Amino acid sequence: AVMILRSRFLDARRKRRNFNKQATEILNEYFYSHLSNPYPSEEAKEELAKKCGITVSQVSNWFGNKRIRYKKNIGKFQEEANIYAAKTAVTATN
Amino acid sequence: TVQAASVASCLRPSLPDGLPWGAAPGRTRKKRKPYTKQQIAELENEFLLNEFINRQKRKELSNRLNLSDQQVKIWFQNRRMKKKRVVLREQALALY
DNA sequence: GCATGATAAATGAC
DNA sequence: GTCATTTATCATGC
Repeated sequence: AVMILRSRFLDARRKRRNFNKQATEILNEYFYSHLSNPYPSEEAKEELAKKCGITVSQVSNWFGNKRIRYKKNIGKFQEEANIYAAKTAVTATN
Repeated sequence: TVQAASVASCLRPSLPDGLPWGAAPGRTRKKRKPYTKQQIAELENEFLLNEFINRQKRKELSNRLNLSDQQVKIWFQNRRMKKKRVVLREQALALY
């Protein structure tokens, strides 16, 4: 009984919170600007984690989910891809 | 101009060329199949006794739970990784 | 009702 | 063996 409660406490799915908008912006910018190889190195993960205010594991989870869900339905992310592609294009010209 | 071309390429996100970074896995991947609570219960019980299982006990367990011995082997590997995650999380939580 | 983050099976690099 | 992944599933947010 105690073990069950303990395991449920340690299961982070039961206290999941969405990331704030700024963190999602940063992650998406990196993803779509590295669409040909969206696999950040350990150092890049640490930097992203610091800038987003989340853990490295959460960064890995986000990219894992993003890669599979993007690949599985590219059309659904078309609009999103256009937005961040234009955003990176603007920053490149500035 | 070169810059305009660069911008234009950036504005073209959905490419037919852009990605085989998730391409052919060669062989077909086995679909993930969640284990039953009873299977997990027995596996957890054995994990408490020893985190590294013998071939002998692995044969017994796999036969009794209707799992392949490789599935049992993989389960123990993943279980050790899970324990490491939990320990690191508890440490991080204990700091505050 | 799906979107999203985390976890559970399964694979492969090393 | 570890460990970063892929994939399906789970639990939650809204």
